[in-house]
Amino acid sequence: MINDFNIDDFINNFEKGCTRCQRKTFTKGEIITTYIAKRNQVCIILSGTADLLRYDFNGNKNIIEHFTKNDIFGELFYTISTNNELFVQAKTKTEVLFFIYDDIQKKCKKTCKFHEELSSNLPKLILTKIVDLNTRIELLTKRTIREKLLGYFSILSTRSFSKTFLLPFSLTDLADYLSIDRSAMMRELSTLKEDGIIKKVGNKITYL
Amino acid sequence: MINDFNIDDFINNFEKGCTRCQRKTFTKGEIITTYIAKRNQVCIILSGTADLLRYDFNGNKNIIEHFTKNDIFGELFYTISTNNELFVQAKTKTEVLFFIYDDIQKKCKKTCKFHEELSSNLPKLILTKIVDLNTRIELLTKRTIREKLLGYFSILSTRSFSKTFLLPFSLTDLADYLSIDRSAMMRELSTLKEDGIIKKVGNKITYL
DNA sequence: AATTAAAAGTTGCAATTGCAACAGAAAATT
DNA sequence: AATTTTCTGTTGCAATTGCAACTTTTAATT
Repeated sequence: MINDFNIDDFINNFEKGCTRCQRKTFTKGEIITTYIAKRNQVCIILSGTADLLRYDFNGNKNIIEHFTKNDIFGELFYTISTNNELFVQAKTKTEVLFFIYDDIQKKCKKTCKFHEELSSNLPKLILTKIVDLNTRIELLTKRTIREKLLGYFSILSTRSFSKTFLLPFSLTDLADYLSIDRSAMMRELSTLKEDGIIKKVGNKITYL
Repeated sequence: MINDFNIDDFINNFEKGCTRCQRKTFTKGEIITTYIAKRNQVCIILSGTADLLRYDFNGNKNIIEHFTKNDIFGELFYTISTNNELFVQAKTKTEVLFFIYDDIQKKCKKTCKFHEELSSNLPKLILTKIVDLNTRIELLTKRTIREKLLGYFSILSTRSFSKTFLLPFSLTDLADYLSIDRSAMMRELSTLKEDGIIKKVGNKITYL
């Protein structure tokens, strides 16, 4: 339904040039953008992975969001008025599309197919983002680690139409995504295995 | 910035009629909509308050979201594939605007001003929703009750340009919004008062 | 290929948090 | 105005969870 457009076509069409968008490639560790200035910049990941990070007043690193292909982000989605400096950092080699939110409704000087597609698909990307955010809230509001894990496994299981599925990121990142202590999560995973509720081989889970 | 349009004008203009939208009034306790069927229905609260609710397998009532004036909701934002039945219930007398997401980009037969305004302001409403969801995630990811409370107070304080502000909902609802036990939250509020970090008179908080 | 860094896995212990079960205050309903 | 319901506030206790501090395994880098 919502994800019925192919971002790879985007990339190919972009080669024809668009006067409203930019495309950049980042290597691991590079800063893609910051959320400090208000400039209504929108970013879409074309390939690779990136994290939205913050260093809190204790100097601890917090991973606020993980971004992968098709994910959309930018400071206009995140105007929580805090004095924390947020920034997005490439986790791997990452290609990103940049544009200014208000610009995209305007016509592109070259009236390229790419620009039209982006303009028409932007609402879908944004809806997908909302669904993702609601999914995360759904999991975060669960009261116990067990419920969070099983809730997440249930979603992955449904999405893959199978009781067996791969975790899309590392266990360390999973703990961060669910906002729980990693060691406590490992402990609960062990209990779930003991109780025969899940099977786990590497990052392959079977939810029985 | 984002909230620079007046929804009250919406309501007035609606009187002229729009062939794409419906407006309904609900009394306390009435079901506004359900998230069971996939129909791309969008709802906007014109006045009043409502909650997105679910009864879990134990029969416990969960308040997933609180909606107030200007809030936008609908099952298209919430396609988490679970077998739980979600529904929105009016908490007070509530006026709601209904339309089908895809319809709103089409022209209205009466080409009313209302329809145009809604169409042009929909992206802003949606951006505001994303900001709200990110705000909630920001708070939910905090590890302790104290951090959650102070994070929330900090946001309210910044929004009201004052160290003193009113809680927008009851303490019972606040505990639910932050997904913490109410009694544990009350305990932490007492500690915050003892430590001289906040002052509290009724639902008026001063964050020192 | 060797070294370094990151991730996975474990465990003891302390502390926070949730739960249950109250009483009193406030609000809503009849 | 009286009654019912909801909300606020408090406390003991048990259980979950976070923290610290490791080792082992896997992945990445030089």
